[in-house]
Amino acid sequence: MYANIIIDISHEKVDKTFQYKIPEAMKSVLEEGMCVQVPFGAGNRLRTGYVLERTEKAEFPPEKMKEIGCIVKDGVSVEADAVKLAAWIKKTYGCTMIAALKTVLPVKQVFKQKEKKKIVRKADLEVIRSAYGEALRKKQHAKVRVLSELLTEPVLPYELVSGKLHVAAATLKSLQNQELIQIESESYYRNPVKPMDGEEEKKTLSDAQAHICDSILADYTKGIRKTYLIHGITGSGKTQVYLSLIEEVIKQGKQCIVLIPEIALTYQTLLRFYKRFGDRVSVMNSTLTAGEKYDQCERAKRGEIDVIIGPRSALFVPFPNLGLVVIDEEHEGSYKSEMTPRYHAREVAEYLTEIKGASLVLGSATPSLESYYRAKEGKYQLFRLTERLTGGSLANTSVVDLREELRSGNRSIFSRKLQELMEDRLAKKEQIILFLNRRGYAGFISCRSCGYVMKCPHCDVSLSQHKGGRMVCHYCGYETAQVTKCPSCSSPYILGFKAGTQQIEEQIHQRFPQARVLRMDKDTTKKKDSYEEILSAFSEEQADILVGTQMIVKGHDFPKVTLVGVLAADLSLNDSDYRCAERTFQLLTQAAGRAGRGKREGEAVIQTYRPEHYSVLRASEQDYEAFYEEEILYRELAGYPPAAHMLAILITAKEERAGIELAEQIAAVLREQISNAGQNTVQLIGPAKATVGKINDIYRFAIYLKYKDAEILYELRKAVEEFWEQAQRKNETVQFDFDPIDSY
DNA sequence: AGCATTATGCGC
DNA sequence: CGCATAATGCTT
Repeated sequence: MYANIIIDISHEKVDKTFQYKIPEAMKSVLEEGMCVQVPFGAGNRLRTGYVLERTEKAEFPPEKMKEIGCIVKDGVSVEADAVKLAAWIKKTYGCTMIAALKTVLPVKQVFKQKEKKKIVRKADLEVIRSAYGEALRKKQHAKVRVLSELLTEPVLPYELVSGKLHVAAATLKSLQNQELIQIESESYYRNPVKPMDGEEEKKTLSDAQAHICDSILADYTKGIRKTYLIHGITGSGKTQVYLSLIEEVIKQGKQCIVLIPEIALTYQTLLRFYKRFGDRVSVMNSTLTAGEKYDQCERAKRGEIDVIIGPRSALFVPFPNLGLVVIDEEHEGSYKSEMTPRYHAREVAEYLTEIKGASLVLGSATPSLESYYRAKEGKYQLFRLTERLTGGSLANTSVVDLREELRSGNRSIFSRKLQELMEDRLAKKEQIILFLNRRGYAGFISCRSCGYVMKCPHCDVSLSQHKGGRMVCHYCGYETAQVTKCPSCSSPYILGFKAGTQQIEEQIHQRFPQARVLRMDKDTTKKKDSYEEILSAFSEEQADILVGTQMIVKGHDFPKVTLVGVLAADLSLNDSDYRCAERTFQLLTQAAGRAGRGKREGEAVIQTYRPEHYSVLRASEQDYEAFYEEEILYRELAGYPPAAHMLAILITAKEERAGIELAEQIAAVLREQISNAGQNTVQLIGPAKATVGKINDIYRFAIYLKYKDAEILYELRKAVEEFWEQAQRKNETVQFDFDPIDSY
């Protein structure tokens, strides 16, 4: 038995694993992620290291291998926690330790400090002069160069000394040891948060808000750490609760992490935090340069920051004394990583707060089934905020049956009811938001006479129609000119089918020529900051109507909006995965929540082909509880999370045949394991071609496993990993997704 | 990082 | 050649 150990992960030169023998006595207790002392280097000095992996394989001559010295109990350094976290991620989501470490230590590379170093004369001129003489005698030229400069100048910029004078750091160190000079540095950090100003908002909380704060803080002072779920309707002031909690936790000398969906990290959000905590707040996000990220981590480590705001990766900011993690909009899909390891930030946060002794606060207007389920089980403590702070009432919501519209001869994308209301609002100079479910609504091109659909030659998806007569693949970016006749039957009637946001914009122009329209989708927000620009233009009333996809229903507060139209609510219901009802409910609820945030009453119109569907109905009634009860019943019956666990295995292959073969082999391994262990209630689905069977000329296959007990699924995964390791295949890959949120 | 080994520079 | 220092390499 050997252990792969990484020595002091902060240094690049020893940034690899070293193998040590595990002493007999340690065999039963040593775990991955543990902190150990090992003899290292020539002097066999004991150094701290972390166990990345236990293995049978010796990758180094065992006779030359040393033994682990001892296990460090409660190694509490930032690194130890990070490695522990990585080990947990590996175990839970199924990936290599390296991949896990890379996500947990996002900026391992050390970046040159942005700093101004200077060399300051510390001793008297006399002493310098004699040292200068001595150096001359000893022919210590480097020293001579520095000392001669110091005779005339008391302070030298570091760049001059190391650059022009070619003096090595060691020489300066020696001079410093002789107490002739002092190296001072005014290092400064790249700070992505520019100073802002603005009035600090009032801190008085409503009774409901105060109750939540007091309860959580009472627990906190008692030393109780657990997870809280705040179910608060849109506009009920969850952020103020977070702010108050954070303030108190900071007072106790701890730090906080605030997670928000990437898209919601807007200037306004940041501003609210900045006003309260000043430059003790910082942000983490994907637009920061590596150097900026590194500096944020350094500042955090040194305790120069109290609060970090960012998307899921902000969880890994190395705070020495983490006290609280807040996850806003906790139901958001973007908390689940799309790259291996496919971790879920909420679950990682749960583990992280556990090992760090911190509290976790989740907040949402439409909690994920997972969180609500846990709250019902008593694992999370549930709080409710049921009133809007502004006093505005929830939108008056109506559902329009699009089939009915069609029957009565209305073939427009706007129902009569919606048209009526739009006219009314335009006349009253109030604002309108039109929301379109993007998924499955890409505007594919098909032949009206034979039904042929234009597909991407590299991916298993249909091409979408774009402006300017182009056809584009949304998966790989393939683009080509639109065809004028059907490649299959030569009919000229090959046309774009359903409209995307672009076409809706055109339709509005036709029907309401006087209306000023802003459009927000992937195309119009490609440029950095364009997202913010569009939103602020709309809130400054430079437009009457905002058309867009998911991104417009989140977070933003537009008091002048009194009408929200959801153009085709059930499009997300046609997705093939088990979460589509939940997603639809969330989207509709959030969309309806956009209306009537000001004084005037708001109205929401949900257009759908399936007005009877419970996710549509419950959303229109704004009844989360009822939706939950229906949805959880379905999950329990079908064995889906959170009632059970699910493991997706995604196989990719360059050759279709090889992929099928491999997928079959893996399924066989799994079936054998399942019957051997007598776990016949584990459901195995597949292998089957993935929903998108080909992306970028790589074929994709999927296998699903469903079972109540996660540990069993981990074991099955392990069997696949072992099989995979000895299979030694080059042109295929296997990826795991534990409790996936999208289907493959 | 430390520590050791090797290479380089320079006075004699 | 001898010394001092700089550069390079290795650690399981």
